[in-house]
Amino acid sequence: MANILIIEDEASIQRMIEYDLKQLDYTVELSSDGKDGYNKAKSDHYDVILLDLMLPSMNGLDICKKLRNRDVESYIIMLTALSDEYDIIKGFEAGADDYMTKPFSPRELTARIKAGLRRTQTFKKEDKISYQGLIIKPSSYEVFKNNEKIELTLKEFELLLYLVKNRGIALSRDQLLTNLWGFSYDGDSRIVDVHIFKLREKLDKDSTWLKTVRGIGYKIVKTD
Amino acid sequence: MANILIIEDEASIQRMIEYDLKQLDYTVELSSDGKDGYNKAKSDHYDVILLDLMLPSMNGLDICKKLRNRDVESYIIMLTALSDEYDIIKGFEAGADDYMTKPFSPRELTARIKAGLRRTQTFKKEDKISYQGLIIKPSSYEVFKNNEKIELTLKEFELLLYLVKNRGIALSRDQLLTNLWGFSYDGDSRIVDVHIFKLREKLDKDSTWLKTVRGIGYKIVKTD
DNA sequence: TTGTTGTGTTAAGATTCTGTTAAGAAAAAA
DNA sequence: TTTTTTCTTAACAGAATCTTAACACAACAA
Repeated sequence: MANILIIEDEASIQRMIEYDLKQLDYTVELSSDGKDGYNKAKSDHYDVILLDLMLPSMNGLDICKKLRNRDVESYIIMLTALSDEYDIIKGFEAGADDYMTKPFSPRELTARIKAGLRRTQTFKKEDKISYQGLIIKPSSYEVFKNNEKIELTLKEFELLLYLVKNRGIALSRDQLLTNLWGFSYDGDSRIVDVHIFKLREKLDKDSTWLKTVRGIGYKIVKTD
Repeated sequence: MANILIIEDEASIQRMIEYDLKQLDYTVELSSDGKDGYNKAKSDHYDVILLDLMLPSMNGLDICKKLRNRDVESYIIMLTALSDEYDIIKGFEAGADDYMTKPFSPRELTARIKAGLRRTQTFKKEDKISYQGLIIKPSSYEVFKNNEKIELTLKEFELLLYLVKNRGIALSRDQLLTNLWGFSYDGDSRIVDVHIFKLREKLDKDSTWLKTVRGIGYKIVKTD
């Protein structure tokens, strides 16, 4: 689901956070030491990093700065007893996304973690994509419209998925062909129109959201 | 630089924040009313929204939820006197990115705003060009005038986009033709006039910003 | 002022683009 | 293999858009 790294030397706090997060099905890793934590973090495969400021061997601010210098984009939440305005600002200047002072509410922490994940998780692989009344399941190649299963052929499915993933963007026939049929496809680009027609027939008879962009191609409107 | 919307009904706080942010060269807009604030915010052209929770006409939590449902991706910081764990969690569940309780340190607020901008600006790349009350979205081929969608044909859209991108510069018909119709176009150059006329009809009836440069061609006046 | 040139505006005709259908080709299943 | 399903092509009609041509008016120069 999501990977979280906790760099914190107080064992009691470590355990408390770890427990809460595991309850929520996150994958949690621990580090009690600054250097060790930094080495783990720089791999950039954590979605969220909880970072204490006062640590053995390397302090939290430096860790944060160095990570940002390496383009690590994990969502970093600083956790510290330092509640001075000055310290807080230093924390943000070092590149933190959020800052919590101890003692803190565990629930608030998890709420802040979730908020951070919401922001970073754009490239998270979805198992289910919702759009209007539709549910698309890429792994099983199924589509439901108002909870009723709709049978689509493979090309129809791929086309729908691609359009929904790129909702709000007008996609040219050529773009669709190279992305869905492969760059070497050299047939008639109007094959796209035929599939669009089929999709509309099955899912959007009135073209309320699967729109034609005349002269360009097609797009799915962003919901409001 | 960055656009910030403040939805807050306490004038004193409004002014304080506004002052600080303007010092930092941010573009600031204010709203003291829930519905009004919501209407402004849903245009999604603010990078950060500071949102009070207790507001006239529509409460902050609902505003936040509705904005997220509309895919508004602004970085939302809730500002409120409610410091209860329960309220904070409600705030995050509604889709907030951050939550500050009053009274707060102005410096901390700006630090948090900067942190939010750092994040949104790296990820957000939905292209959008604003001019006067217009919003032009090249990726979806859409144009909005005061948040109302205006239907343009492809040529009209391309012409508008080109003019706006080159605002302040008088463009000859030949320039427009070679750039928008292609260098091999050999029709009547007055085709441009017809499209300009259509654009004015739809967007600028009084020619307040889409000007004729007699003997040359057309230009859009520069306002910033 | 008058003539000349350039632009605004309109409408009709030409052209391009898309929706739709059906039939043959290709691929998958039986 | 045969049967079934899916994909692709081709064609046509209708719609949307673009272009031309014409006229009236405005701006400018002499």
